[in-house]
Amino acid sequence: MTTQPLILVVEDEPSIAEVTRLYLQRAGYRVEVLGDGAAALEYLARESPDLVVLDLMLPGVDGLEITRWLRARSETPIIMLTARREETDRVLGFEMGADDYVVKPFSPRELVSRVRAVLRRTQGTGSSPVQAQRVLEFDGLVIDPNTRQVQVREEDVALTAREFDLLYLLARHPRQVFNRDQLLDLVWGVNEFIDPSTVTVHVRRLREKIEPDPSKPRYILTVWGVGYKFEP
Amino acid sequence: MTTQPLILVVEDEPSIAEVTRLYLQRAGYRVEVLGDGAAALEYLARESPDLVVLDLMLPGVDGLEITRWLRARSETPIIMLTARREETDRVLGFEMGADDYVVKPFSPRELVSRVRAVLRRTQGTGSSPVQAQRVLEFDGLVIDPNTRQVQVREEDVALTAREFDLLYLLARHPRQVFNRDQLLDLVWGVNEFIDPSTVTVHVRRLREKIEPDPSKPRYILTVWGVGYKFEP
DNA sequence: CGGATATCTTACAATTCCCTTACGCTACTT
DNA sequence: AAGTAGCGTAAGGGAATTGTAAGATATCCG
Repeated sequence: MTTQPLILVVEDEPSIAEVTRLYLQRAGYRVEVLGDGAAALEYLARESPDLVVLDLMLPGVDGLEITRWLRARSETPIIMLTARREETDRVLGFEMGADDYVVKPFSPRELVSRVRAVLRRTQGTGSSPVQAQRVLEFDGLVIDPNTRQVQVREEDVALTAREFDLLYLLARHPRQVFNRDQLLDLVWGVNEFIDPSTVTVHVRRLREKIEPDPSKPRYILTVWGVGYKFEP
Repeated sequence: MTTQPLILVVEDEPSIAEVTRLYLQRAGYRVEVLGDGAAALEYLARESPDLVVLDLMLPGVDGLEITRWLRARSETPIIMLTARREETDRVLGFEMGADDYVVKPFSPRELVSRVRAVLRRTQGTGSSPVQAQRVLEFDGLVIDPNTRQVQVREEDVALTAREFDLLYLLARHPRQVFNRDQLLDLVWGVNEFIDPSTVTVHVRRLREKIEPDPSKPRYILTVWGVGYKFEP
């Protein structure tokens, strides 16, 4: 909900890759796009995305090989893309351990919803569709991500969506310093086209609501020349 | 743990049956696969598997019939497979006593995780899968999932199927915030091809029926920028 | 102390999101 | 076969939120 899942897209056709990236980013995910299988393997050796969208037909190392490689060392969910609509492929894909299967040409909207579905299945606990997240409690501050409610000294305060996400991110990493660009990336899900000073304003509004004395913050502290951190 | 749970798979399509067997075995279960309903009934007459994975569309004896037969004499959990995502099937299936429901085409990994979930639920407590569900009571609101009736301050109100499902889901998780996509998934059972704003309209209709003042909701609250939650 | 840089604060405009209503479409009823 | 209830889509209006701009204030460093 706050730290965006990272999705690796392995697709050699530039136009499809671009559209896919666009839609996934718009849906709030972090996206890495790679054009060939060798690069994908290299990437996977050092990073662990939350999900892989994989074209079966690739130059060089082929999709099934990547699937085998991945399955051999992790549970990372895989959604396969393919131009062929033969049942044999589908079965083969599933058999190799794909979590879902999309046939080209596909609508980017559909892909996004499948990504969501697979992530929901794999991220949460399999049995209950509603996963409970941990409630954070500090000195006089309670943050409940399930209900998105915040209490300051027994008192409910109403935060907007952005304010809550911002506070929740900071509070989950006490004393960790984030600069404005990182916050834009992690809370807003973007790192371009938005003025970093926006973060400043949101911090201000947040302080107004949760700090006993907004001019002398107790929870959200300014780290001069760098950014902000949460003090528990 | 003494012996591995035994799972009966009733599925007439050979490729699907094979993949399913493969995955379940790899997950550590004993598996019996049968291709038609008559054979399944015969098998069930002399064996008692721990769980049955059942295709609804079968040649000969049909899936619902097997369900009825099973429910009449045991508590064996059932996971249904179906090619259709029709509302009637879904409702009928659950009504007959299925424990879970998987829509084809499905990923075998997903099926395995659902099998695990159902077994965890049923083996742990030995509770009956078709037992009466709990009636929910709030301030002036009574929700009876068994009769699917709802009362607002002693007064019966007639809800449509969707409205009831929506209300019941929200009310079972008080204060938990759901976004529109989650609701589509959990209430509609679909996560693609349906406009999320549909949820908005249904919430509106629901409020019209159960809220004293629909413009100032008391039970179903909007969480701006996120979704909705139930306030008990 | 004083300039430079970074942050704070406020007000305003743009945007996003939600509410509401109306309209076909489908499935079921009579 | 016509009528009806339920459902999903579309569109306009309005409200809450959010990003931006701009002046004020604080901090750093020479």
